Amino acid sequence: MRVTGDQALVKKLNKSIVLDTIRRKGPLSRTDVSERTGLNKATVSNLTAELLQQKLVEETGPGESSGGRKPLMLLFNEAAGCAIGIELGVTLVKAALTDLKGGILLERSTPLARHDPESAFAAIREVTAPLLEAAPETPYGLIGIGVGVPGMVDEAGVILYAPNLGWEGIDLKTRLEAEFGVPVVIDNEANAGAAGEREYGAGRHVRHLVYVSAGMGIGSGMIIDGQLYKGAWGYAGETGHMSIESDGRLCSCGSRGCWELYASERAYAYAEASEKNTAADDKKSDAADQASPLPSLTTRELTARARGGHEETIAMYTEIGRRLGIGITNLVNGFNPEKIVVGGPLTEAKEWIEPAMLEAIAERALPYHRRELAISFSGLGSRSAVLGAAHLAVSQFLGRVRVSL
Amino acid sequence: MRVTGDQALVKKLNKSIVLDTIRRKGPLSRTDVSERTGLNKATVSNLTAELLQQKLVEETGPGESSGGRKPLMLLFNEAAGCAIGIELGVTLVKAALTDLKGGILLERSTPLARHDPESAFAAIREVTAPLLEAAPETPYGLIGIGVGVPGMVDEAGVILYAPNLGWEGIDLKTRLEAEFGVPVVIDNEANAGAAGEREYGAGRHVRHLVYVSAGMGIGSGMIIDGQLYKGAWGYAGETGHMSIESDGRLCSCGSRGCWELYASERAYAYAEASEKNTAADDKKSDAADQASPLPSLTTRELTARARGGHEETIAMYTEIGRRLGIGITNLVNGFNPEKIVVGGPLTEAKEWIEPAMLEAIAERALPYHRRELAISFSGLGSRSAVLGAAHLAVSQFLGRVRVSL
DNA sequence: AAAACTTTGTCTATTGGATAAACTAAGTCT
DNA sequence: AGACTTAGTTTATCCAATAGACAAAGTTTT
Repeated sequence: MRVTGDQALVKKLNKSIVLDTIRRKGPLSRTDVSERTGLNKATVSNLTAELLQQKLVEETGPGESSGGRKPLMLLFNEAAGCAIGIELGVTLVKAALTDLKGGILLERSTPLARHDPESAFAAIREVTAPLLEAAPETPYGLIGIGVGVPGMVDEAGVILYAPNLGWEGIDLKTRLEAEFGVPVVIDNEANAGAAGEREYGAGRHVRHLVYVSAGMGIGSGMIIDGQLYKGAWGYAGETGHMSIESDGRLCSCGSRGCWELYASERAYAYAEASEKNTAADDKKSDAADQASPLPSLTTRELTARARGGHEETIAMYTEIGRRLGIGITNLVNGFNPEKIVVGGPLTEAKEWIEPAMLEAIAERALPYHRRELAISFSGLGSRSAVLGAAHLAVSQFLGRVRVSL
Repeated sequence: MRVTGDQALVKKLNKSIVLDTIRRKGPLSRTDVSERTGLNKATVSNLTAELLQQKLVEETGPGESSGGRKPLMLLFNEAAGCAIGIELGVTLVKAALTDLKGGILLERSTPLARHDPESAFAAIREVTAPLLEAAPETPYGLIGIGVGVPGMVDEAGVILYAPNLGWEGIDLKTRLEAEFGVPVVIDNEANAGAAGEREYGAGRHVRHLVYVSAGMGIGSGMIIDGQLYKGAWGYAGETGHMSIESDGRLCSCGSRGCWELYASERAYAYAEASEKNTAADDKKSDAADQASPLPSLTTRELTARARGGHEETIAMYTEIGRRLGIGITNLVNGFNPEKIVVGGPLTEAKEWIEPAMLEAIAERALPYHRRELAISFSGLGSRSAVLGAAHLAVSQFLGRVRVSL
């Protein structure tokens, strides 16, 4: 959006700076805010007065004196409204009611048996109904709904392509806005997860973050300079289809050697096939002839086996970890993020995956990256995407102005 | 850099908008600028008056009347100063003196025989001397020097690691600023190339661009939202070390299957090895035991062979093209750029590379990317990096303020 | 050729937000 | 009790953008 400068912009920018400072670093006095931001004390006072009136900020009483008058501490009022975050999974729809700081007030989930849009809408209604009912009386009420979906989403909130749901061109945003009467943000599940981890999880205060979500596929959410990067048309982050074997396993996307065939739950299918057919080479087994076969066992079942000491399963997870590390190294070398956060259902097997993954990265990443890169697993567990989706709604509600010189 | 809003910022922003509009869309009347930018006529008049005084803009006389008073046309004054762009290659140092619009006033180059820093400085002195002498009398004189180097550069302009030169931790910026007494910008060669293509070449008006530079290695310059993306510590874009064969050829970086071993001039070495040892598998040949062997033949020699109809060479280029396409697909799936521009010395073999490359991308990229993605070869030929480097200096000189809501 | 209209660019008064500095309020230290 | 500190507000000033009036310089109509 093209913007020119005027006083209104200045005010919006500074107000956003003040609110953000209080939100992230609070409780703070007006003087603290002035010193941290470089804004004049009077400016901070004026803007704070408006934020107080808007109920976005509260005075929580006097703080400690440092040899003079006691400061009046300011705190972000997370109870000024609430948001709903939804993760529309392939088998499960999860939703959480949160305050403006990502605190969970209530959670619900329901299995998703059928994948037609109407069944999904019904599931969404089902999980959100108790949340809507439980929503407390607040100045702003429900400020919006965020949804993370397993597919590519364009800038208008239309789900362009969600192979695991069999959806193409579903205008979820318009539909939900009509139904709930509040602003709705739709984004990819990995993007939502990235937003969640960056705001409330393992990626706090990180400017350049890549969140890798591994489940029945792999998706990445990339945060560049504190903002979700969505690419030219909103479908950045399809790293699951990065080829790590030029002439490897055939993928349903039409390509070969896609990362997710080796480092997501999809890899189980190939392990199953080679177990049935131990002597045979990968390329000769049934699985290899078929594009992206689906596994018959779940992560829950396989981690149970691994815990029981089943060697083949442990070896399989070691290999998945190694392949995860190989793909992550590719992302690191290309992107130079400050931190990588790994999340998604596959992380239940973290115990067996992590060592091999870290080893692969340590061996393969360029030395300068290796030295400064931080890697961790999700800090929010299975809630990354729901919390991130809720945050997307909050973030849109609060607004944000950014200037770069 | 943290910025708060005040009137000075507003003015800087609007002035930058006006200058940019005139620079890109000129000649324009004040009214045109007002309409295009949304700024008030009076504001445009005031800012224009300052730009005229600063000699950055010129009045070029009356334009066509459209039924009223004739407009006074405004044009960016590219002759207000000049810049020098330098490409420090492994075997060649190139430099160009340009005006503020990237017009080349004079070019020089000199071979680089030895790689120690002092030899490189001497070469830089040698190529720039005639340019400095030829620099015309202008209001601002030489406004700065930009340098593209084959390695990783941090934010302070220190060359952290340039394997092909054997450099580590060379503070080129400070050194050159002391020598020339003007601001110096140092960046990776691929980043400079990306800037050049985006400003003056095949990537004009593209918001999200990836420039792939293929020569003795592969590097990428990524432009996100019109700005070079440098990653957390400035070393984004090392895509040459993206693994496209998890357990493939051993690379000097310590990893395996790095893209540049298959799709840059380095691939020649493996072709040479397998020619000597036709029956042997890649993994058993000499070349495979050694990390990143260097080829004995140059692109010039090999393209001559290919032109002569030498089948093995043509097959090799076809394979290089296919591998280029595989890596580019990975970038496309992850980044979703609007356009990919391929440049660098390897593009001399475009004729044999391009079909296989395009075919691989068409087969392998996700359908939604495929549909909208534009791919082209460098529009500036071997001048991408020099012109880009010069532009980096110009861009820093002119300054730029950006606001996003 | 005069009158009416159009377009360009400047001038003027107004608005609104940031700021420095003075000031008031409310504490601590000796 | 008096001196000193720190927090937050008030006041006068500055400055850039803006709308709208206006002057300048053209074209079109009568």
